[in-house]
Amino acid sequence: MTIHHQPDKAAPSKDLIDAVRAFNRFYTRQIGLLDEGLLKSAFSLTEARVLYELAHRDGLTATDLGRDLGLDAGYVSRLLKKFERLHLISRVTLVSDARQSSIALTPAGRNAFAPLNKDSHDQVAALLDRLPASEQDRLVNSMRTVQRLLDDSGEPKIPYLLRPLQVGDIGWITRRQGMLYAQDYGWDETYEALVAEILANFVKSFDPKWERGWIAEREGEVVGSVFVVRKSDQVAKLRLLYVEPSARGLGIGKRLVDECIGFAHARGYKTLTLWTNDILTAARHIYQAAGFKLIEEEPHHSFGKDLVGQNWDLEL
Amino acid sequence: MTIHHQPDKAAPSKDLIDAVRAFNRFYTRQIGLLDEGLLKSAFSLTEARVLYELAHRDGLTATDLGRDLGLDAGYVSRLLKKFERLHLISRVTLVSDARQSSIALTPAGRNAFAPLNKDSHDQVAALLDRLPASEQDRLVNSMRTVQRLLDDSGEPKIPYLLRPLQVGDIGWITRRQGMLYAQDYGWDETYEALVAEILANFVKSFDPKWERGWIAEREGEVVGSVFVVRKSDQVAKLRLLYVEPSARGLGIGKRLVDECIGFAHARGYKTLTLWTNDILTAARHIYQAAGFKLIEEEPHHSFGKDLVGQNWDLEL
DNA sequence: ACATTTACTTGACTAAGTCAAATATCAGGA
DNA sequence: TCCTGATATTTGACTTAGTCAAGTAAATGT
Repeated sequence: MTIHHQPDKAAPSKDLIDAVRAFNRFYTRQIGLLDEGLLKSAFSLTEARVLYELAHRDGLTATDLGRDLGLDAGYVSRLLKKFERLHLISRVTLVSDARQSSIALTPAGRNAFAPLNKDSHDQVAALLDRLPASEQDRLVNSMRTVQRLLDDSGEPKIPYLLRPLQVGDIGWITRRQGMLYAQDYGWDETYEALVAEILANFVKSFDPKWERGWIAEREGEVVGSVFVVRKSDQVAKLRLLYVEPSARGLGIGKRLVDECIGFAHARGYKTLTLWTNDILTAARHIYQAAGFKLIEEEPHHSFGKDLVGQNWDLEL
Repeated sequence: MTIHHQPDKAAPSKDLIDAVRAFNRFYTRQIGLLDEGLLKSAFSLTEARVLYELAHRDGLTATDLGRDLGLDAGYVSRLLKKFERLHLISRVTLVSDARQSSIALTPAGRNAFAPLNKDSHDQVAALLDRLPASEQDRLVNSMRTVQRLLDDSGEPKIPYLLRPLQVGDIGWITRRQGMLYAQDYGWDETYEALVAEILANFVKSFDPKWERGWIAEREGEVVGSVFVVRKSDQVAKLRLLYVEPSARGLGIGKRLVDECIGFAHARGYKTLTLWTNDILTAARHIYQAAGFKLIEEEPHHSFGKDLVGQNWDLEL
C-alpha cells in the first residue's frame, strides 16, 4: 500500500466559498442571538468580553486585550479606566517595561463577572440541551474542527501519537483507504472490500505475540496506520500502510514502517515482506529507505485497473 | 442486527458547554477579522448584510430584514430610507398589506453590492486557500454540521433517501456498527471485524441480479443500511440492518426491511431469512411487524458476551 | 546619544444602534 | 359596520460604542 503526493492546490471551489460565507452569516446571527441575552447586564458586550479575558488569563496588558479581541487601543484604554474607577481591576506596572501594566480582576471584579459568566453558561447549556447527547458531541466535535482548521496559531504540541487498534478503527481505515485510492487512482470498491477483509482477518485471528497494528492519531483523528501479520515462524508481512494526505510530511509513514521493522525484529522474524503496487511511489521511497529490496513484480488486473504488483522483502 | 432506543437526555456536560463558549469567542473574533476587510467600503457592516440579503432573496419586507438579521425596526427603516435616497432599492407596496412593501435592489443597487460581494468572496477564498483541499472539505463539512445542528428551522425537506452502495460506505458502516454495539452492549472488536467480513464478502461476490444493498442518507450523511444476499435459489438473507441513533423514529428501519422484502419477492426467492440477537428488541419489532417468524434460538458466546442468537424467516 | 518604535492616554468626533411615541393598516369579533 | 388590539413602518431624541489623530513616556536599535 502507499503514501501519496501532497494534494494539489487548486483555487477553492465556489461551492466551498459560498458554504463558508453562508456559515459566517449564519454564525454572525447566532452570536447576535446569544449576545442579546447578555445585554441586560450593566456591561456592554465588549466590556463583557474584556472581563472574560481578564477572568481567564493572568498577566494581560492593555495591548494584549486590544490585539486578542480586535479592539482599538484608545477604546481599551477607556474601558480599563472605567473598570479601574469601579474598582473591578487593578494594574501593576511591569518591572520589565514601565509603559505597560499587568491587569488583574479584583475580587469585586470577579463578583461583577460571575453573573455574566453564569448567564452565558446557562444560555449555551440551554442551546445544547435542545439536542440529544449524540448530537451535542457531533456539534462540539465539528466546532473544534472548524476552530482548529482556522486557527493557525502554530502546530499542535504533539504532532502525532501511535496507539493500538480500538473499536471503530478498522471501519475508518477501510473507508479512508477505499476513498483515497478511488480518488487518486480510480480504484473501484473491490479495493475497499479487500481492506475490509484484511482487517477482518487481522482481528479474527489476532495473535498479540506475533502480530500488531499501529494507529497514528493527530488531534484525536486517525491519520495513518499499518499492520504486521504473521505468515510463518520466519516471515512477517507488513500490510495496509497509509497516511492521510493532510498529515503527510510529518514522517508518519517512515515512523510506522520503523515500528513494524522494530516489532518484527524483536519477535525474531527473519524476513519482513510486503506487497504493493508500482504506482505508489511515495510508499516505495519509504520502503527503499528502510532497506526493503524488490523481489518480484507481476502485472495484475485488480480494483478495476491494470496494475503492477510488487513484492518487497527486508532481511532482518 | 438492530435499532436502539432514543438516546438518554442528561444535562449537557461542562466540557461541552465550555467548548461551545470557546468556539463562540473564537468565531466572534474570526468574524470580526473578516468584517474588517469590508469596512473600507462606503457601507457599514450592517448595511452590507442588508444588501446581501436583498441581493439573494426576493420579495423581502422591512420586517423580514429586521427579523432575519436581528436588527431594530427603526434602524432598518432608516437604512432603507438611505438606500432609497441613493436609488439602490425600490419598494413596491404589497397588495396584500398596504403597510408593507416588497424591497428589491435596483440595477444601481446591484452595482453597489458587487464589489462588496467580491471582496467578501475573495477574502473567504484566501482563507480557504491556506488549507489543503482535503482540509477545505473538512472545514466546510464541519461548518455545515454546526449550522444544521443549531438551525432548528424545521426538518429537512427530504427526511432521508435510499441509494446504492458507493466507495467509503462499507468502511463507514463497519465503523458505526462496531462503535454502536460496543457502546450500547459492550461488544468487543470482533463484532466490528464480523461486519467488515460480511461487507467484504458482499462486495467480492456481489451478484446484482440476486443481491442488493441500500444506504439511507440524510443531509449527506449515512444514517442506516441493510443488505440482501443470496443463500440459495430459494433463500435470501437479510443482513446488517442498522439505523443511526440520531435518525431513529423516521421509519427508516421499517423502510429498509420493506425494500429487502420487495426485492426478495421480485427476484423470486421463496424465503427471506435473517439472524439477530434477542437483546436487539427494536429490530425484532420491525421484523415481527413485517411478518417474520422466529424459527429457532440458540445461546452463543460472541463479541465478548453471552448472547442468544435468533433465526427469523419470512415466507414470501 | 539620537532616531524610531511601542504602549498607552486623551480630546474630539461620528457612526451605529436604541427607545418610545406616532401613524397607518390589518384581522377578528360584537 | 365599527371597535379593539395587533402589526408594519416611520420619526424624533437619545446613548453607546467605537474611531482617529495627536501627544507623552518609555523602550529599542544604531
